[in-house]
Amino acid sequence: MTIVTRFAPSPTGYLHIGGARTALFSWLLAKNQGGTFLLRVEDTDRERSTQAATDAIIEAMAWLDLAAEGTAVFQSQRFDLYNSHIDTLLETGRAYWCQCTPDEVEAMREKARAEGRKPKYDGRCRELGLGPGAGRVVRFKGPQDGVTNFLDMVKGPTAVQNAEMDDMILRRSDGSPTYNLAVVVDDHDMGVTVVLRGDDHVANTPRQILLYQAFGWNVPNFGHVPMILGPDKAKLSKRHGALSVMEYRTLGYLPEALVNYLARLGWSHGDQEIFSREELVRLFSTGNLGNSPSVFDVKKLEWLNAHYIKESAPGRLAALLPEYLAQAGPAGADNLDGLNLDPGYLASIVPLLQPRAKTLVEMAAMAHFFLVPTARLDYDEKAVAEHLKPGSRELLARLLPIYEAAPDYSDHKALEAATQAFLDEGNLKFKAVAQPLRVALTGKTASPGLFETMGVLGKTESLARIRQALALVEE
RNA sequence: GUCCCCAUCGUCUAGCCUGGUCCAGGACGACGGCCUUUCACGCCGUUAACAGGGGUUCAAAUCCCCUUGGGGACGCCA
Repeated sequence: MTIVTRFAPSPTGYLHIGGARTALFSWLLAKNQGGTFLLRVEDTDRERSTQAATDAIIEAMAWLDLAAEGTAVFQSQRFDLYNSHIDTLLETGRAYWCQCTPDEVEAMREKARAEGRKPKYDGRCRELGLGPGAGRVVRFKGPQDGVTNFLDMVKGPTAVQNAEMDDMILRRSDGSPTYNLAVVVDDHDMGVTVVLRGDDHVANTPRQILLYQAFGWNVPNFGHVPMILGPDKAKLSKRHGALSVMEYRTLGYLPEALVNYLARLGWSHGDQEIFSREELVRLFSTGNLGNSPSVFDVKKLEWLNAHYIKESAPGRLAALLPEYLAQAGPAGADNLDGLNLDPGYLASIVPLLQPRAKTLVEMAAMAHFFLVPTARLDYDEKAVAEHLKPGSRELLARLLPIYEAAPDYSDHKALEAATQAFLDEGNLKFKAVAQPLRVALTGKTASPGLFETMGVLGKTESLARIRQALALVEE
C-alpha cells in the first residue's frame, strides 16, 4: 500500500509557521516513501473562510515548493457527501437527533465544571428517538465505556477513555457538517493513510477513530507533531509577532532557508544542520521527530538564510533583488527611480554582497550605492566629516591620476597594485587612503573591498565619484 | 476544574527504546581572539544543560515512582 498524506488548512488566515512545518513534514513523509501528498481546504465555516486566505495559503505552499498531487479538495463543495454519510450513521443507529439548545448544553458544561467533572454534553437525547426538526442537531452516539487507543507515530501508544468524550455534533442545526465528521469522510474518501498534524489535534483523534469504526472504515495512522512556541514558551501566536510564511519572504528570507530551519525545528538527523531538499526527502522519518515543543529562534533562521545566500547563484539573487530595492534607499528614497537595474550589472554586484548579507533586505540596502547615479549618491555626514578632511582630500587628488591612467578596472588586483605602488613611494600606509577612498566611492564607512567595488562600478563611475567627493570637500 | 502530553546548555538538538564508551556531543546565540583597507566572511577558543526527590542496579541523562514546572484539549471553530 502506497502512502498518502495530506495537509488540511482552514482558510481563516494566512499560512503560519506551524502550519508550514506540518505541511513540510507531511510532504517529506510522502516523498520519502514514494507516496502522494494531497491538499484539502477545510472551509466548512463559511463565516470565517475567505478566498484571499485560500489564495495566500496556496501561494505560500508554492513558494516553499510543497506541491500537492492533483487539485485541492474544498470541503465547502462536498456537503452532499458528508450529509449522506451522516444519514447512514442515523440509519444504523450510530447517530441521533438532539434538541438541546446551545444554552442548555452550556449549562450542562457549567454544572459539570462546578462539580469537578469534565465539561461535556450529558447525552440526554440519546434514547429519545427524535427525528429532524428546527434547531436540532445530529450527534454521534459514542461508546460510553471502554478505551480507544492508537499508536501515535511520534508520541507512541496513546489511549483515551471513551467516557472522556461526549457525543459530538456531526450536523449543525443549519444542516452543515462539523469538522470531525468532514475530516473523517474526506480522509477516507481521499485514500489518506497517514495523518500528520499539530499536537493541538490529539484530542480529536480518538473521536475520529470512533467515527472510522462506526463507518467500518480502515483507520489511518496518526502522528502529532509538537507545537511551536514563542520565546515565552506559550503557543506561538500573533502576540509573539508570529509571521505568515509570506512575510518571511518580504523580510528577505530564501524559501530553502525557511524549509531547512523548519525541518530542524522538532526533527533531527544526528548533528547535521544543513539539509538540501534531496537530503531531507531521503532522510526524513517520523521516528526522528522530537516529542517536546520547540521555541522558534529567529537568530538561527538568519544564520541559515545567510548560509543559503552565500550558496546561491548570483544571477538568481540578482533577479530577486529589485523586489527589495524599492524599500532599500536611504530614508525618503523609497523608489526605483534612476537606479541601474541592469540584470548583468546586478549580478556583478551580488558576489560582493553575498558574504555580508543575512537577508535580501540587507543585501538590497548594501547594493543601493552601486545602483544610484553618482549625482544622487547619499553621503553619510559623519563619514564625510571624519574621512574627507583636507589632508585626505589631498591624497585622493594625488591618487586620481593613477586611477585615470588605469586601463582595466575589471582587474581589481591591478588597481590595488597601482595604489600600493603609490603608497610605497610616499611611504604611506594603506589606512591613510582606505577610508577616504571608501567614503568617496560609496558615501559610507562600511562596504565591500575597495578595489572590487571599483571594479564593479567601472572606470567612469569610479572616477566621477572621486571627483565629486573632492568637490564636496571644497564647499 | 477535568483529561492528555512534555521535561538535556539562553535556543534548536544528539544521546534515552537496547543502562557502563557521557565529569554529556553538535549547532545558533553571546563573549574573547586571529585574519584584515572598512563592514562582513572565515578560522580558533570560552561560556553554558541531564528540573528536584526517591527507588531499581555493581553502574542511570538513560528503567520505575512521586513532586515541581511547562504546554495542550475540553465549541452548533477548525
